[in-house]
Amino acid sequence: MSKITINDIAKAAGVAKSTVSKVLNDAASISDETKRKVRDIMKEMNYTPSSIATQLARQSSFNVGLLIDLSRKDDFLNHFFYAIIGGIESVIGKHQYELTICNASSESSSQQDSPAFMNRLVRNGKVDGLIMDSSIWTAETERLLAELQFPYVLIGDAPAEVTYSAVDIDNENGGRLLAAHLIERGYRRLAFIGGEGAGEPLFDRRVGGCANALREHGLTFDPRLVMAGTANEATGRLFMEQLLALPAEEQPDAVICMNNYTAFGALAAAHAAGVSIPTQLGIATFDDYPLAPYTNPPLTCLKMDTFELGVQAAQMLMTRISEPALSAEQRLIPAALITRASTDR
Amino acid sequence: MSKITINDIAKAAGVAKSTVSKVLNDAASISDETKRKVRDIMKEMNYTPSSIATQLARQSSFNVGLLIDLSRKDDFLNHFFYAIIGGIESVIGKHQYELTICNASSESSSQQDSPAFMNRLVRNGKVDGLIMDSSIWTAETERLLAELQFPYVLIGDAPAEVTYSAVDIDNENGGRLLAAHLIERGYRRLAFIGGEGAGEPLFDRRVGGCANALREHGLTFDPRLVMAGTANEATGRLFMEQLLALPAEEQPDAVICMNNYTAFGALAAAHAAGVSIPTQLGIATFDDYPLAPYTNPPLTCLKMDTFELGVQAAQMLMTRISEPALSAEQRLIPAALITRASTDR
DNA sequence: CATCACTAGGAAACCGGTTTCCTAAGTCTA
DNA sequence: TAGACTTAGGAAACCGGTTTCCTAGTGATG
Repeated sequence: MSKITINDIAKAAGVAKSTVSKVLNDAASISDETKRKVRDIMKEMNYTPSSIATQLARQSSFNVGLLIDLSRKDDFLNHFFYAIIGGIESVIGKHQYELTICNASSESSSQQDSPAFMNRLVRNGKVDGLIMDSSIWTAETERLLAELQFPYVLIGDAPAEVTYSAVDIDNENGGRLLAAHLIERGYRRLAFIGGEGAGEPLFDRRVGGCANALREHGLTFDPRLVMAGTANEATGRLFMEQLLALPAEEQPDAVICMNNYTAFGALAAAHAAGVSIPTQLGIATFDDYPLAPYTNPPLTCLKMDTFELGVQAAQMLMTRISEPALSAEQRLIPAALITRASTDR
Repeated sequence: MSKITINDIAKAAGVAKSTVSKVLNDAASISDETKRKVRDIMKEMNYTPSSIATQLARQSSFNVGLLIDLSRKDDFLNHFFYAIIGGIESVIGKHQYELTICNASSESSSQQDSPAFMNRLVRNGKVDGLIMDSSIWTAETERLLAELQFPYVLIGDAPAEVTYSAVDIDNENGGRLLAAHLIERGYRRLAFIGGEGAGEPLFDRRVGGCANALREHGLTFDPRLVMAGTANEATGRLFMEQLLALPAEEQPDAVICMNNYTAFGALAAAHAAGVSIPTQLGIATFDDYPLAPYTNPPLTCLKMDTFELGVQAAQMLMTRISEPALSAEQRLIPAALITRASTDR
């Protein structure tokens, strides 16, 4: 028993295949009686239309692609992206779209020739739209996609004059929230740990947000307390040691960390030095990894709603697919402050 | 300028479309000269064949589906699955397949009628094969897939008499490794914390593996020290408190935790009680979350190579797709013991 | 009763490839 | 040089839907 097709149904129902197709699409020109009859036969024969044939006829794949760097094995970004996937799926599923995930390691995309996914996914019609991590972005990629007028949405930091759609976490306001919280709790001399440093958009946004909050309260960062470096545990530990080695009056009374790794390192170094948290020193951090609530003391975090990020990216993409004429749009997803004991004084 | 098709190329090259198709597939019956000529024109006209048309003609989607429960937002399983995705992609990409991710929340699959993905993905031909998390599995699903002779591979624990392909982490041997390590370090009275309890396959495998190692060294679990409960931080904390409340001679000298959450809880409770780790008490745990190396002391972990899990699952699926006649196969991925300070005595 | 508008449904072209089958020309052999 | 065999490439059917266009039949209207 090979696969049942629309022709088998047409034959069994004694109607034309075009009629069956119209029943499938609930066309108005088919009588209720015929519809019922044909549908009964479909059910009886256990028929499911081939989506590939539909795709060819409709000239649409009903697929969207997600382009991310899957080659990072144990990166802390993993659970971030996993939630994004869930968010995307929850939106496109309602539109009968499926999600195709494609690896695009940021290194391998050689600048000169077009990246592999352009043929594998875009030009051959495997997907109708693309959501891509901004780390994949290159000027060449943008040029190619624009030339094809292909709908896409970027996730993450977008260049200043964007001509395309993009969603990101509101890191600037996130930094503001963290700093404002610390100030409100009475901390006055804030330090910042981690990140590539000025020039890195993420760093600039986050530090900038903190600085804004400080300014609004008549304070500023002591530049020596803003310490840039790869945002990992070792860095957090090292920088915290350096901060604690400063003369007492120059030491910060609170630290904002670039992510939970740096926060773990900072926390460990503070413990090792016998500094009491949150009394002597407050620690707050961007991101909220699953284990962050269980440190000692639990860490005050800025939680990124990455599921929502996926939701919004998918919504924007679906809009661009259905209405290509609309102009590009940028959105920021607010981050939420989760106050815990590490700043509770 | 609408999309270039095979007909355009045929016209431009002055050959039949069948010839162009043969060039695309590098057929032997086409002369090198013709191939070169046609390929030049393809390049010149910037032609990419429509994969949807190919799919229809070849009766194959060149897609595999991954069915997981995406509705769990912040679950600790997230980074687990993310790595699996990467592993799968790395294999199927080489076969020119793409990966379609589909949400199948384990709750929503009502027992009676066939789950949504059967129509959305399988019967309509959107994918040629399926990798699914074992939590999605139901007898009904298996029946339907078997009836269609549809290739699929399960990830995670498989029932005893499996008739289908499955891959899992070798939890039994993992438990053995953890327990053997503790014994080797001189710990003698082991406890186990977390898991749903006897009957849950994961629990049985892990505890069973530990028990085997004990037996091999002439030891056994004191049944009162095997404590089942939802594997989270609160449970780890509570059970550790209970263990430490036992009379001194009944207390364990080492604890094996079901996952990093329980380990965090256990660690916190031990600290709170002033127990010194690893001297008085050893702590080892299944799983190795990104932050586990940075606890105080760093946790001895059993690292699951979930990327490899994805790789093997994908390999098995590709084999089943290309050679459906082969019989089902089960594989176990070895887990790796990472010794850190929490058991270093 | 003749004409018209409207309705339900059918025939055929189409989407863009693949595959089978066939033929004309060239090569080999006797 | 005739007949058999090989080879390169073309024509057409096919994959399974969708869509356009057309027609037969019905009811309404003057």
